[in-house]
Amino acid sequence: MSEGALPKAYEFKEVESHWYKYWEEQGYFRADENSKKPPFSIVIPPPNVTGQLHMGHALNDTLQDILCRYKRLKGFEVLWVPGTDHAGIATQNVVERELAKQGLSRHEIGREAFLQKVWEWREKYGGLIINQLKRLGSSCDWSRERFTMDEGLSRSVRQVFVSLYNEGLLYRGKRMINWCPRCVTALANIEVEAEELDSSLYQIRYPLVSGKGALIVATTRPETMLGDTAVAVHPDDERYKAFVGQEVILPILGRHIPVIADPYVERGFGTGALKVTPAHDFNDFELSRKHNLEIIQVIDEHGVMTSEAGPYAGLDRYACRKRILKDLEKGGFLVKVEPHKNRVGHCYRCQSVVEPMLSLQWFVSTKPLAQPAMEAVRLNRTRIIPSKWEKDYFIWMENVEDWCISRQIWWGHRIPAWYCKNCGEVVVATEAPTECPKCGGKVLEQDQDVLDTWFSSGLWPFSTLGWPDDTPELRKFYPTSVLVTAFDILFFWVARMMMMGIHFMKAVPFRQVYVHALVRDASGQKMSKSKGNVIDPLLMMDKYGTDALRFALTAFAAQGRDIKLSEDRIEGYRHFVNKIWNAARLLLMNLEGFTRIGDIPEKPGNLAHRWILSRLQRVIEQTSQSLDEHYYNEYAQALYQFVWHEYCDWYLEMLKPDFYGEDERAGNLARSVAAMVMEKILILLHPVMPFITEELWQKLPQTQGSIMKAAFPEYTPARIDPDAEARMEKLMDVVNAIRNIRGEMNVSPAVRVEVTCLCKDQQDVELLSKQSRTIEDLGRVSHVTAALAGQSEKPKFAAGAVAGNVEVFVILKDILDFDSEAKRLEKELAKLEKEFGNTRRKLSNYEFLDKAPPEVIEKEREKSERLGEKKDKLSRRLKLMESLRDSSV
RNA sequence: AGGCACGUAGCUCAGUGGGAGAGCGCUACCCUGACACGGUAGAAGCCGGCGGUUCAAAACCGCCCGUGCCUACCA
Repeated sequence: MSEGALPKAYEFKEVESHWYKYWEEQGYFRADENSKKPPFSIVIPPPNVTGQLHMGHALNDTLQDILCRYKRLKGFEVLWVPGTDHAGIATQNVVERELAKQGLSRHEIGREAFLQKVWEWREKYGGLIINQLKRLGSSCDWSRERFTMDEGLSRSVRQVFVSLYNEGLLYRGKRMINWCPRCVTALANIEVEAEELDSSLYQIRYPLVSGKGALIVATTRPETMLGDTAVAVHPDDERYKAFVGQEVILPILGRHIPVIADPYVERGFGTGALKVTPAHDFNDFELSRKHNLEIIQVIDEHGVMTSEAGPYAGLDRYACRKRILKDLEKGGFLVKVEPHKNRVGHCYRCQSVVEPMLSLQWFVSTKPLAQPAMEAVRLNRTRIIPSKWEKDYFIWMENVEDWCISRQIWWGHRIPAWYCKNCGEVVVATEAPTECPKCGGKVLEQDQDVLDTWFSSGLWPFSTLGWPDDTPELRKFYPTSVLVTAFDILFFWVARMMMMGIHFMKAVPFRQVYVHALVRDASGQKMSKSKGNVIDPLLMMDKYGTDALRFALTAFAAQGRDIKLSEDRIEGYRHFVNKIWNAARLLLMNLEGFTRIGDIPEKPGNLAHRWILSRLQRVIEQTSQSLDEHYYNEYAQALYQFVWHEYCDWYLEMLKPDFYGEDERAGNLARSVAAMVMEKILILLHPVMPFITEELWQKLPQTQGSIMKAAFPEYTPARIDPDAEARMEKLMDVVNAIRNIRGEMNVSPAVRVEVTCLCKDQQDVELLSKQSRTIEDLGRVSHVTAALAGQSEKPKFAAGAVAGNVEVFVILKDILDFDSEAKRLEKELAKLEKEFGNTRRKLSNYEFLDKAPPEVIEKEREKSERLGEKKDKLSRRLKLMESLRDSSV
């Protein structure tokens, strides 16, 4: 191998870190807010600071990076804002676990010291995921990295809170909310995950006070009976009409509670009698308001029974359930137990069973904010892609309930509300008040709670750009161009950003929302650590290279479908990366000593060049179109096909004689065109494979600077060359026919064969004569003869095939076995007969001729004719072979 | 229960009214001066089932079966 040539295989390790560092140092990721170029902006869905890069991130950030790099090449001023989310509950949990290892709790060390610990923790590990994003090649503007807890964003949060409060869109109230007894905090409804469980339905007897009989209620949560304050039946239920207005005795506790009638009760379920526990069930709470029932809380914020639970006080809710069941049974109150499936709410952070609880919390009135957010999508100010998600968006927005935003944890934005110790006045302000505006009292205490993390991430598209200040960044880059996200946070996050963005900026936060798939494992399961089915993107990058991983994810990112990823496929695309590397290697071996290559004529005389230039135009069109419309898989596939099966398999193979031959002019032209096409390929591939494309770009003699500064090729329809494409197709057909025969007849690749091509017209004779070298090289042919069909005899000792209207004969003088050739022809004919029959049937169908569009009929006619000719030729051939076989026996 | 997807080659998936496709895997032959992470050829599919619309259906409509997801106040 000559000096300076590339190694045989692509070694990605050093290449990746080297170029990433270079790009960063050169400031290529930095956006200029004063640029005159058209803006293109994306805010990253901020990963949790506690997080590790998983495949979901890898896909999400690859797609964003593709768009950013593509738009930069297209001449846009691109801003990709990166950052992380403080993930209140999740992060607090992590740090609490750390403390627990030292036998400490956050309450023992106190709020301030605990927050100190969290910041220390974030200092230590918060950069982890950022570095992993860099590893992936993400071209974020790191100079603008933000964190939801940093000062600027905290200021936005306070500003929004105060504004919404003053507008009456934010309030404090005592409501039923979802409560996680493990995290010891309120949750928003959306943060509760319903999960189907195999439970039991218990029937319990509640005797009438009158002593005349009893009501039997059905419940899945017997422990809540301690807080029952009524039994409800349907008003029209004949079975129970007489009971309404009477009282029953609550077993164990002996409390007397009324029997009420309400149409909410489902007569067909259980016994048709419903125990009512207003303090621990959403619907029971509603009933209690309607019927003025007492509310008795029997479970506390830790999931432990309160003193109201009498003998069960202090027991955990599940321990209590067991004890109560035992006691009920002992007392003869337990009538029946049957298995029952029900859906139970779990905390999305810790998976504990959530407890409905009456509690004083802060809420956002979402409905008034949801209206404009729906309107914006309806008017296409924001386009959701694929559009099927719009429906879900509307349904969610229409049914949105007030959003509980206060959390009883420490890590997060402290609620900017103060309570006057003197008069109880509530003061909501961006800065701590020094005195009570009502009574002048000097002692004010800030609310202990913090805000839901999604409250701050809901401001992300404008808080990161400097809001509430009027910054050049906001003016240049808001609204952002597109938000790329998975559907699982469509409501958590996207919906909130829409509401907040429109309300505070008077403009949508993004013009497009591209909703991509979830990455699942090869069997379609959601990847999760507990299932142990995660494919670690970092491991994949180590093993196969970042470009291969990115390409695999992109190739599988078909709209509207989840991605089932397996390692095989990542490995497969590493082979593609290697293929590109070797194509460049071939080129560079031939470009040695060249610092400049020649100019390229608009239409070079050589067919191979004309063809590849035409094909290049098509792939340029295809890639830009696919990227513009978010068809990432098509983008990847188009390039894969073009690079491997057109550029490498045919074009480069056809150029080899020029590269190695004596003809200097042909050699130079080949070098020029091949290198130019390679440059374009690298640019087209750069968005998805940033590393290898930069590495090769730097090695090509004619390129300057970084590929990041190159221009994306412009699609020029005038450069499409249908004539060259048609000729090339014919040539490929002929070569394929030869290869097919060789393969079928088991002719060793080492044996060169002679070929005769009989053509219908002079043009084809010329084409094939001119391209004889290609036919000889690619078909492993010693000599090819092309002639007009009538003027030359059909060789007898040859295997025949038909390529278009060219009859191809592979001369196999001594080795042709007439019998096996006859068999091969029979097989081929059988296929043809079937296809030909189909076309004939269509063409003899009167209705088809009558009703189908003329161009379809014409196409069918042509096809039929072509197949018919081919069939005739082959069957004549078959007859000849048969007669030769029979006479030679 | 309702809603939404999906069911195409052994596997993973494109295709969406007019000739069944790709990648991986498999079989055979080949280290042919970029690449064995390679080359060439090949085998392989009643496009889930049944009806309907149409000259024409893998694609459109209906029903059924199977799978997945989301939503809901039958406790």
